[in-house]
Amino acid sequence: MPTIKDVAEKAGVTVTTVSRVLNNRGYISEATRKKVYKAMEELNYQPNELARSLFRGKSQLLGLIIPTVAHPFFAELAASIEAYAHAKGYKVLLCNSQLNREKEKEYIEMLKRHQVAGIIMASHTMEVDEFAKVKLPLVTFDRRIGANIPYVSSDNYQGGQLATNLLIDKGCRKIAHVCGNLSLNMLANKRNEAFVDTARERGVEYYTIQTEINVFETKQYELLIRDLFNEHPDLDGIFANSDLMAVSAIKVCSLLKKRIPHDVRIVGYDDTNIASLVLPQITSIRQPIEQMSALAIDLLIRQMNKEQISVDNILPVILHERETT
Amino acid sequence: MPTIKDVAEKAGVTVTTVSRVLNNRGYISEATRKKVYKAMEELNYQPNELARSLFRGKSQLLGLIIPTVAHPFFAELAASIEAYAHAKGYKVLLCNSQLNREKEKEYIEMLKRHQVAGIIMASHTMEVDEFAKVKLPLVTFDRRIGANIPYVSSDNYQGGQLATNLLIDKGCRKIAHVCGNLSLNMLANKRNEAFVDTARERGVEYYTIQTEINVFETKQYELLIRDLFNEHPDLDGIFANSDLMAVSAIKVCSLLKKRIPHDVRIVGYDDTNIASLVLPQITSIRQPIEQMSALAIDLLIRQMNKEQISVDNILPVILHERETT
DNA sequence: TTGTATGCGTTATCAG
DNA sequence: CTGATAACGCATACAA
Repeated sequence: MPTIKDVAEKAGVTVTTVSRVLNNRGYISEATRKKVYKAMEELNYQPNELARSLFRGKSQLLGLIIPTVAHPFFAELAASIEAYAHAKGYKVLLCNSQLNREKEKEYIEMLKRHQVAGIIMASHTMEVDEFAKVKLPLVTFDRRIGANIPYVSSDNYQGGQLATNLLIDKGCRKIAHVCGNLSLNMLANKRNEAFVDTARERGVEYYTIQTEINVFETKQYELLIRDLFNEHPDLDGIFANSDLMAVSAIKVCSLLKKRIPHDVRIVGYDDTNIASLVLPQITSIRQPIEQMSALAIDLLIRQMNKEQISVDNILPVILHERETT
Repeated sequence: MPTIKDVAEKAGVTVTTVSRVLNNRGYISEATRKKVYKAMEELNYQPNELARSLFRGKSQLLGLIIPTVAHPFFAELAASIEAYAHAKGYKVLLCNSQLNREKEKEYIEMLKRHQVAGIIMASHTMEVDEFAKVKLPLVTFDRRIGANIPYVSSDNYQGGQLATNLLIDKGCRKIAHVCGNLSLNMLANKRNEAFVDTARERGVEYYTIQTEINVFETKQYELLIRDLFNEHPDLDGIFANSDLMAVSAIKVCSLLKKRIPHDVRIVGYDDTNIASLVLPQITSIRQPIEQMSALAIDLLIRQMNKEQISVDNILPVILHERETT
C-alpha cells in the first residue's frame, strides 16, 4: 500500500503538501495540486484511516449493538442505520449481543478500544449504572437509561393502545398480549401497560404472556400460544409483540382450526416486510424505522459536536390494518 | 481515555514494560506484572486498537459486503459470520451494496482505507478484473471470480436438481423456475442450469422467469408470478430461488384459488427461518449457512497467514420437505 | 528483567 | 505558497 510519503516523493513535494491537497486546507497552487493528484492517481493511493483516526483521537466507526441481526426487525433497523451512517461518512460495526449482558459489556469495551465515534445500543440487559461508564456518544433504542443518555423510540404506549382498541372495536372480548420479558425494563413494556389499561377501561378480559429472553425462538412462541389457547379456548384476540410472534399465532390458530379473523383476531408489531408478505396479511403497528435510524445517527453526531440534544425522542407509530383483524 | 503512558506512570515503570505485560512478551517479574495490572485496573485502561493496528499495518476488522441485510438470507448469513468472526477476534464492518456496482467499489475502497484484514464479498455486480485490484485477503460468496480468489458456495447445481426432481416426482408436468438475474454471473445460476437439464431430461415442460436486480421487491415477485400464471394457467410447479419468492408464490396461488400442494407445488430456497414459519410451511433447499460462514472466516485467516487454500469450496445442500410439495 | 529510541501514516503547528 | 517537525498510542529492536 502506498503511503502519503510515496505520493510526496513521486510528486516532488513533501508530505505536508500532499496532506494539504488531501484535506483541502491552506493555499496550494494549482500546479502542485495537479501534480499531487496525478501522483495519487498513478499510485492508486488510499489514505490510511487508521493513521488519520489515531491522530484525531477517534475513528469514523459507529458501533451498533442489537440482539441479533437475524431478527427481521433488527435486520431492517441495521440496514437503515447503515444507510444513514454511510450517508454521513460513518461505517457500522455490527454487534450481536444475543441479549446477553456479558456480551453487551464485552462489545462496548471492544468498541471503545476501537475508538468508535459513537454507539447505538438496541440491546438492553445491562444495568443502568454500567452505561455511565461508557463516556462515549451513545444513543439507546427503546430504553430510557437516565437523564443524560438520549434514546430513540417509537410511541410504545400509543402502539399498545392502537392494537388493543382495534381488537376490542372489532368485537374481541377476551384478549392476550404476547410480549417479551417485562423485567428487562425496556420502553416496549409500555405496550403492555397500554394493553392492560385499555382492556381494563373497556371492561374486557385480558391476559399477559411473557416469552423467555431467547431472541428468535419461534418454536417457543408457538408452544406458548398453544398453551394459551389450551387454558383459554375462547380467547378471541391476540396482540403480538412482533410480526414474528403474530406469524406464530396464525400458525397455531390454523392448527387449532380457528379462523382468522373470524374466530381470533391478531395484531402484530413492527410492520416488517414479513407482515405484508404472509397470508393472511398481518395487521401491524409500524415503527418508523427509517426516521428512527436517521434520528439516532443525528443524535450521535450532535453529541460529537457537543450540541444540545433532547433525551426523549419518541416518534409516532402507525396502525396498518390488514387481514388478521 | 487513559493511554499506556498513564498506566506506566501510575505503575512506576516505562511504557515498554506495560506493553510487555499487555502482550505477554518477554520476561517480566511477577511483582511488576502485578503493579501494572493494578494500574490498568485502576485507570480502567483499554489499549487503543487504532494505534495497535497502525503499527502492525492492519486492523482486526473484516468487511462484509452483501446486497442488503434486510433480506432474511443475508441477515442470517451476517449474524452467522459475525459470530464466527467474533470467535476469532475479528469485528465485522457491515456494507449494504444494494447490488450496485459503484457502491461495491466504493465500499471496497473504504475497507482498504480502514486497513481491514479481509473482505467477504457476497454481492456481485462488479467486473471480474476489478477484483484483481483488491490485493487483500478476499473470499467470495457464491461467485467464482478466477483461479486466485477462493469462494464459498453451496452446491447450487445439486440444489436445482433436488428441487426440480422433487417437483417432477410429485407429479408436476409444467414447471417454472423463478430466479434472479442470470446475467449477474453468480454460481446461483447453476440452479437454473440444473432446472433446465433436469426438466429436459425428464421430459417436462419448463419456463424460466428472471426477476430484476432489485433486491427485496416482494411486490415485483408477486406481479411476475401472477403474469406467469396468466400465461400458463396450468402451471403446476414452481421452483423459487428464495423463500421470500416462495412466499410470494404462495400468496399469488392463494389469490388465484390454487391449492397448495394439490394444484401447485412450490419449492423454496435457503431454508431461512421464514420457511418453517409460514403456512403452508415451505419445502426448501437449505444452504448450510453456519458452515459456509465458518469456512469463509477460515479461508480469510488462512490467507492472512499465507497458507495454501483451495479456491473451490462447495458445501452440500439439504432438501427440507414440508407442506408446499 | 527493564529502559531508550524509533517508526507505523497522518495532521497540525510554526517557520520560511 | 511550501517545508520541517512534533505528536497521536503503541510495539519492537537494541541496550543496559
